[in-house]
Amino acid sequence: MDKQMVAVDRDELPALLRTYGILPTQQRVLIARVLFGRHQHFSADQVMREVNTGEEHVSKATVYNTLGLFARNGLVREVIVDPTRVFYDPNTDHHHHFYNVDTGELQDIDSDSITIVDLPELPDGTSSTGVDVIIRLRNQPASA
Amino acid sequence: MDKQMVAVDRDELPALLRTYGILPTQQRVLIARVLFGRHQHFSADQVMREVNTGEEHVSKATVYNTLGLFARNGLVREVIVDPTRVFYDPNTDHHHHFYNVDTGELQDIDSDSITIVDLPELPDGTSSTGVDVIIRLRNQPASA
DNA sequence: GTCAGTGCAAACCCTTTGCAGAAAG
DNA sequence: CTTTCTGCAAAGGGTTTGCACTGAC
Repeated sequence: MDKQMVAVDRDELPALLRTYGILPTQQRVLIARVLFGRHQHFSADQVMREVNTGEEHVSKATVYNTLGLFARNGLVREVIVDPTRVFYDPNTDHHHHFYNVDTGELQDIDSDSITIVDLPELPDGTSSTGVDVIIRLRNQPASA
Repeated sequence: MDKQMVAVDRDELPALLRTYGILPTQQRVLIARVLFGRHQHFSADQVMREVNTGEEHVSKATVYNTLGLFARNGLVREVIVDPTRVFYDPNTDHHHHFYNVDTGELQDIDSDSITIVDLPELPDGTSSTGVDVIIRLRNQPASA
């Protein structure tokens, strides 16, 4: 199932959650709606505010627990670029990130735009769970 | 000045700090001695324990403030791989990291071991402050 | 002597947890 | 009816801060 298609049809969110082994409760569907409603990266706090904009309400504990659950089950991806908060990325395809340290903005880089060659040998007894490339940006021009 | 050479000669640490615009106080030299005494990555907490092993003592606040100062002045590099703590890397040369999520171990990857081609265009009005590549590892073998 | 640095404890902020009530199947 | 989830508030853990004391020059 393609998460991008689901995003436009809210009725399919419960089915999407089930696909990832997640029981689709009211709150979880609301949170999924935020995440897949637009292609964006969200901190827990942003999800919190977004989901509580309308009539519905979800508590802080549930937002955090749900985002953790989504990440553990592979529905979303955690992005670690800032020591003060975790970002959640609804796009779980291989891709990388620009991170603007001035604005806190996080932006996808398509996987095809970066090619890594000569990946080094992994330490013995380990396997890779992923390769993250983060290009950190500042708001000043390079030739300042 | 080469930081690696300095590491073996403790008397040169004050000069190294001055090079980076840092007034070499007792505590700062002690902390620098930990960082440059061995080639390792340290969390603030590890530096704290290490520096307070001997006779000398440095307070928690000073450890945190000093690590932040070192990082701001380019003496060490912050490595953001774990939402629960920041690592400090005495090696500021271009290089990348293995991060073992099971053990919390952080290991350098020489810059030459990884080649990135086709770097994408940066967003307008921004300049890059660095490219981080993090290869996340687990302790299980790939063919389990 | 002056200005910067240090230390302690308290404050902060994001995140997690304990537990009683509510909802899902 | 049983199990899982939710919500609140309190606890947790890394990091920062306020302010008086100490040290650098």
